[in-house]
Amino acid sequence: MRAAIQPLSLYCSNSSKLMASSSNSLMWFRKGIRIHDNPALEYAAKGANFLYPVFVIDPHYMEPDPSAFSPGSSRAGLNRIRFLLESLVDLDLNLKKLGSRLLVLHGEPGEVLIRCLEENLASAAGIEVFSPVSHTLFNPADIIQKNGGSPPLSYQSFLKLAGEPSWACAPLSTTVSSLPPVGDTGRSDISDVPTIKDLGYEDMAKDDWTPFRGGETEALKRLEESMSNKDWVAKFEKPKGDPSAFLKPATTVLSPYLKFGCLSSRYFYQRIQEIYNNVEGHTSPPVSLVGQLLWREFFYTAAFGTPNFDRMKDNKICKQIPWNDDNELLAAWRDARTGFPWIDAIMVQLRKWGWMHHLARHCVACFLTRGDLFVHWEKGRDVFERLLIDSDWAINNANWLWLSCSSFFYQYNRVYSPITFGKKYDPNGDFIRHFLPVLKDMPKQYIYEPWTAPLSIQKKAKCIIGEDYPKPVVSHDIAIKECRKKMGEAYELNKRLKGLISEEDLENLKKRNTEEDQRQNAQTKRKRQTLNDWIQPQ
DNA sequence: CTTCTAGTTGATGGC
DNA sequence: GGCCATCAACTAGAA
Repeated sequence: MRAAIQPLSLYCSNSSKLMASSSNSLMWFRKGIRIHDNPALEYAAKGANFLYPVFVIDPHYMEPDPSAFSPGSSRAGLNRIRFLLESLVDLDLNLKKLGSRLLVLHGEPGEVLIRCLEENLASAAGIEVFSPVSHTLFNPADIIQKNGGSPPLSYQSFLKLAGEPSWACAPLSTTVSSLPPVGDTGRSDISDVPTIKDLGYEDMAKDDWTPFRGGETEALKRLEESMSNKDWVAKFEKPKGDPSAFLKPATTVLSPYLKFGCLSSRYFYQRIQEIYNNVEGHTSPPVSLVGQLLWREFFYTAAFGTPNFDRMKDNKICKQIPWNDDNELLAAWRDARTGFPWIDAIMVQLRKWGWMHHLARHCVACFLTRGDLFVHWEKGRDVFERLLIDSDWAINNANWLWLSCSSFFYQYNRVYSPITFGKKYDPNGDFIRHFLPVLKDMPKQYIYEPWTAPLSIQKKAKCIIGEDYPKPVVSHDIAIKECRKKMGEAYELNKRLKGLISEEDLENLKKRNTEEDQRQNAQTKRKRQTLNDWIQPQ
């Protein structure tokens, strides 16, 4: 028997219990909700008489949580849960076309899988586990090793270390043409893919659904649409994109499909390379389309190699900054009532679409943290993590570290203006009018600063500031000065602290760290030793 | 060890 | 509208 667990495993992948004459395979889908370029699926199907394709729904992540600030579970907003279910329905359909189907199990994955193995495949004496790296282009552990044990902290040094992926010119796993049948499913509590209602949710009004549908089929369709415009692909420059474009977004919007693995990042990479090879010239990392995939790799590597990556405390690449704990300001930001239409419109787009342009994310993240409100980046991270349909633990945390000038990026004087930044792209304020209809009749000269409109204009636009739409929670001019001052002081303190440590306590600290490391090694390092064990679930 | 360079994506004002 | 210097000044990594 074989259990090809893709792309994540509870077990180590270097199993010695290989059974050459195996005939039953269990394919555990976690990420990688796709058929194409799926080495684990291909491996599981090869030579198997029966194949059990399984997805486990963990109630811990999927149960409705009424206490959360938006509909959804404790971990994910309803838009992302729906996106996942759509992806599973599509996977089931695609499996059926190949003579198989998806078996959905419910419960804590470890327990459920062991029960499933016992009930259905118990006759086998040994289990071979195969859990290949296929969610990312590189294995972060390799990059870290090349760099002497620590992850590179700049994109350029990452590029140098990474080089070309080993499979760049080789054919990827081909799409399988047929799959072994599903065997006897015994007495397991196997179900079809549940609906939102099956999971206990009252679904949102369809107007509030994200416009992006989940699934591999949709992912490949979207990829083809982007790739069909070769000129656009070749000339792609991320920073030149328009964050206010919403009828036709300025990027591919393939991130949610990469997040769930509905689209293979390697297949995406090869498709872009193919175009590069057939055009005159093309852009390069960091701004190019391939450069975007490499950002993902860079952040996965940093996250994989940095203990406590998702917090300020005990995170050695994170600046220690005395962020405030103002729940009022946080709630105003989260609920799109800061009084800055550009910021609030983006936050509405986040809630409704689960997706915003990269630069739009920059604007609201900067505003919440070092730019205006000085609220802790972890709080903003939590809101993004819940609401984004593409939220990815490594990438989300990395970008919050970046935008708050806590790591990777340190030029805290460069602050996005919540008033003028959006205006450059969208002087008429169409983006604001769309996501904040209360402001749809505000004249364009006031749309980014409606509090400056004379009362007569506000009345005419049927939008009284302070009643129909909030007054700004802070004065940007004052807030930016205070924030810069606090950032300067915090940086100064971090520097002094570093100096102090190196003079007096370095030896003690080193000793303590070594001891701690050894303790941690014994306890947790075994669990984290493969990338697959580390990637966070849905 | 110190010094130097370059860094995905700021805002402003002058030309 | 695009380009440039200026603002004040950061860090990682290379030299």
